[in-house]
Amino acid sequence: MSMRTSWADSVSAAENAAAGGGGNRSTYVPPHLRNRSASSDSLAALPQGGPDPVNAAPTGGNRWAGPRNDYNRSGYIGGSGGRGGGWNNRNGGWDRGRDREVNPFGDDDNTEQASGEPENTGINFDAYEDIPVETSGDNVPPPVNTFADIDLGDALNENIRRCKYVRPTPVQRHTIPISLAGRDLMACAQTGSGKTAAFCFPIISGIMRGQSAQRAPRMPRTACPLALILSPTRELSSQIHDEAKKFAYQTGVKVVVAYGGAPISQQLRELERGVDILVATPGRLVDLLERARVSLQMIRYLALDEADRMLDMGFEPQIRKIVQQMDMPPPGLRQTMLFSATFPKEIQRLASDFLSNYIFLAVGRVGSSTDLIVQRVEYVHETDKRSHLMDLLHAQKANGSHGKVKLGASDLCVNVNMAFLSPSLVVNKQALTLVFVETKKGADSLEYWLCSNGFPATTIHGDRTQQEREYALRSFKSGNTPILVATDVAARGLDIPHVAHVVNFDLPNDIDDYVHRIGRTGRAGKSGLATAFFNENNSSLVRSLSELMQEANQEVPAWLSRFAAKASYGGGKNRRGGGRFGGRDFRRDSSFSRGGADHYGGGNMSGGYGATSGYGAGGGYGASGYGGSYGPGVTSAWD
DNA sequence: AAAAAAC
Repeated sequence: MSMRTSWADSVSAAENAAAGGGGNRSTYVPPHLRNRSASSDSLAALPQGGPDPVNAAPTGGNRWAGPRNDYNRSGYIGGSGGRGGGWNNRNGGWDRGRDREVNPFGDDDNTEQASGEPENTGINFDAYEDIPVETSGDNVPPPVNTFADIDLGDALNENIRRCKYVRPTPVQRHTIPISLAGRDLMACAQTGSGKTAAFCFPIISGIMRGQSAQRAPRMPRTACPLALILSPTRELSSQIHDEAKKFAYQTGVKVVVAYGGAPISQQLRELERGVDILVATPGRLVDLLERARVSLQMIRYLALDEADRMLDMGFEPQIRKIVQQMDMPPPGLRQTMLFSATFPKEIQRLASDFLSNYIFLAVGRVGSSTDLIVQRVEYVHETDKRSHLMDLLHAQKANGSHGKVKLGASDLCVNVNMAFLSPSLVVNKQALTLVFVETKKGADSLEYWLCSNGFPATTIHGDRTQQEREYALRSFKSGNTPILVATDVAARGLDIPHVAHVVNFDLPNDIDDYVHRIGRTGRAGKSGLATAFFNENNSSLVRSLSELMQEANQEVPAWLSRFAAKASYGGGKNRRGGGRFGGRDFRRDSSFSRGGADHYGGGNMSGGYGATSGYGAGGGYGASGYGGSYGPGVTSAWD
């Protein structure tokens, strides 16, 4: 209840800080040196960790400054171990920190954006009020309210400001202090709520202030990153890399990405030039490990994005190999953070192998599907799907291509920021429609059919070349091709602004996949629409779907409820654990607790949820009196 | 049964 006040305070505090530091234009001060006051800068006091304020910009004019002076500590290990002694001596080795670092913000002239400029990357924070939060584990560090409450370091703070992140999102408020405290973490937070930054900030900050003294063994041509971030698709790794580069700009922390389908030579070159944070997909990383071009022995941070996917049947062996069978330090000697919007209990149990005395955190409602997404289910026979899709697209077009989707009586304006965009931008930022299908062949044929019928569509799936995939995504994002037909390759993590409508042309078999798919819209507090085509082929999903919709306060069609009621298989693997949260710590479930191996220090919940709804036969959760009980030493952010 | 992920 005091949240609004404290957030408002923090906003003005952040704005003052930003204005105070960047105000003087007469003398150029590199961004990473602004806001630096000798007394308050703990990073400057560290011996060798972060950028060196003295050497970084002796003339005050070198914007490529900000090198690390501990080049030998991490990343590429030069053959001779001496100054400039790397085999890759093109740049003299010693000055790799001075390599040209492309400005990811594109504001090289360092002028502030014109006032009145839209904040189209901003998060709609009002949408995140009353979000329930659950934590469990030993000694959970309390959440912070502002970025200023956390000492992330000046360079990182400057990048946060340039990203226009004024306030931390709920998952960031909870995650960052946990992570800075060095704790392992399993975090479950709704789609589009800022998870990437939540694990990137502490990693970058931790590397900046890390001790430099660690001696790395001699391993020519072997890169030794300090942090590893794994994700299940190439595009997602690429996206995380782009984000991380922004956050790490001029911090001296080097971020490199490696994934398949792209020439390995360039990735090798990047690795040779030094890497602190490696973002990768599993296959290419295993390749690099087997070639001994990467060693994991220096890993201090391991983050798995979409962690439940990374640990499901298809990926688990590769992940085990990377995490357990190569040279990565074991749990306890590294910090491990797992993130996803969904976390089935079976996967949680698998995941606990990788964790040490971890904290479980759940932020958000119902498997992370937010009520910002309007979910519709329509009964459509298999043979009618194409014409039905056509009807939807025509209706959308007729309603104005700029993001208004007719929703019965009320119009849902799906392009929230449109009013603030300059006219020239509005033209290009039309509402985008993402259509999910089951198979790669199905994607190709639907794309062809749409194009033949005058709808500009493209497609992304695993049978296309990486070039084609990336081109399709770009073309979709730009609005050039406002319809994208996709397989599950695009279901998770991709942050595509202006996706107004997600169509589940073919529903997935797993409710968690549905949650991730519809999460491509309604991001960053904006609203969105998700339409599903349902028929008898989807009966395995009907129960969990109707339950999910009820919990997200969605209108469940009567026919769907009837269908769900008569569906004979009551439980099945699609049943959720019976909680109203997307995640619940499996350690709190008695059927999972065996022996004393797990550390579990109690649980805490808070948030505005009412009477149990929809989970009549659920997991015996509502009755057990968790709500409102607070464990020792932990306070909720929402009370 | 499908999708993803290395060459």
